[in-house]
Amino acid sequence: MVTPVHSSKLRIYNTLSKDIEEFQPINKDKVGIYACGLTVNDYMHIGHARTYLIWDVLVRYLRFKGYKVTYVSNVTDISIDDKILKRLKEENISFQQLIEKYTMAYFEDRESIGLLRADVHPLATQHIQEMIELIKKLIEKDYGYVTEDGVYFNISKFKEYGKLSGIRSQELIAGAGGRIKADEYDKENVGDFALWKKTNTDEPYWYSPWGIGRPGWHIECSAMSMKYLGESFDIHTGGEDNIFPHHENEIAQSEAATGKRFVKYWLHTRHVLLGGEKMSKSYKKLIYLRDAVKKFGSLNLRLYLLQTHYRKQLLYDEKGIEEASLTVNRIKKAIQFLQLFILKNISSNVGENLIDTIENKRIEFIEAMDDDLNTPLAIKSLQDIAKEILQYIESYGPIDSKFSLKILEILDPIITIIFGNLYSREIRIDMSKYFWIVEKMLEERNLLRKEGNFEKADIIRNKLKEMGIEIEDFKFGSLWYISKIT
RNA sequence: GCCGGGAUGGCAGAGUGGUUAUGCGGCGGCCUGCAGAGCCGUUUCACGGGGGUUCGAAUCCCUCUCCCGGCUCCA
Repeated sequence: MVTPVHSSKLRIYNTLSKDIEEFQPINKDKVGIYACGLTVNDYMHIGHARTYLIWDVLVRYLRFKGYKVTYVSNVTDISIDDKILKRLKEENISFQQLIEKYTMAYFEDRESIGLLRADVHPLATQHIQEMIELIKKLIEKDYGYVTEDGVYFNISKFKEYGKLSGIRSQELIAGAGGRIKADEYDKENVGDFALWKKTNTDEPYWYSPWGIGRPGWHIECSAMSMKYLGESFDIHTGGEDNIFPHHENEIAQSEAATGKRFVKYWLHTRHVLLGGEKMSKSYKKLIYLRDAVKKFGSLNLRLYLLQTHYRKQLLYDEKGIEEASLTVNRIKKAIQFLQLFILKNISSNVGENLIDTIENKRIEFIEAMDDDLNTPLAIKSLQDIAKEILQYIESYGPIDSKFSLKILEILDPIITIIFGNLYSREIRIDMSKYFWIVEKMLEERNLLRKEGNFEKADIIRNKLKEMGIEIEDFKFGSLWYISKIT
């Protein structure tokens, strides 16, 4: 087994301090991470995918570094507004059916780009009681107050309000271009936000000490994250649009209730832009993940999304996804050629000095990841690795099976960080079941080539191509790899 | 208006004081039965404008211009 480099420390950008900090978990090697999940009233789009992808990489990387990670990501299945009510009519289904449909789609989509399942995916609707308890506590501590239409959080009581977003309450009131109409709600401060909203019975509702209704949006994340990770935990993530008001309000509620620091590191992704504008549901400017996966393939898409640093806006560009396929192919090839050498049980004694090169590139990879998850740079070292392997084979011939195995052992963990579950599914595929038949066909093809019967030789090559198998001819013979799983 | 992030070669995209990022594309060559892939070379100061600090700046400081995001349900 290859042991990860522990000497280097992960440095990450914390929105709270607006600075890159050395990552130091609250409890030695245990890490609690809460990733703000999807509101399941529509299919996941590319912007969501990018965000969940980088947290997937983060969790995998933390585990790679030896941390014991508890990964929690919620499913917001309470999202009711006029638009949703309209959709229910359009699709002629109940609220429950709509939520179920998109929750299932959400998990399918996550799986399609190789995302880990979180340790817990709590549903908001199953934690109403926890939310009510939290609201009760806030009322007891005088941070919450009850009005005609619900329960609100008084932001003027929480001195540190605004510490995450930099938006202070007075500015909120005066600023925001008067978009918030103070008299619309029965609130003490314009910036006060709902903990519980009273509703009519014609919308989905739950019982509470303050009458029937539904919880405010922010309370679910406070209640569920603290339930599964404790009152203080390490990492809380989301898209940049969550910074204000969502995460600001979460901090206020949680810290007001417990008197403790809620979260140590706040991490946020920047948006994916489409035609210069934010990809979002409300503007109808979006590309669904499932459509992009269908069009470009999950490996290419996953690599493409990680080829821009997560704190940089990503301008969605289809040409870029197509380009990513070249890197993907090269990696596939390098890995599968090594697998092939193992299957062939090559004992050439070739390849020992390649291991050092690979090991150095592995360290480069780790250094890049430690630097605030610099995936574009980490991917560059994967590109280098693939190139080194292929060049080496070209120059020195088949690599000894014991060295091939050693190299794969070094590479498996780091490539999996980038490609997630897709690595074993689409890159390091089990070649053994194809091995005998393909080798036999290659033997035949090479015989035909020697005879100069290229026409028949090409028929075999085309047949293999139809099976999703590509051939590469070297001086020492032909190698093959599975480019498409059929 | 307030808060935040940017501007790098034809394109995408790293790099924070001195050495080739990388990938794609273009051009020339090599390899190959062919194709693909690969390899080598090349694509003249790549670092938004101006000023400053320094022996030396894409990298630090000042200033200007432009772009983007958040401030409203949002990843």
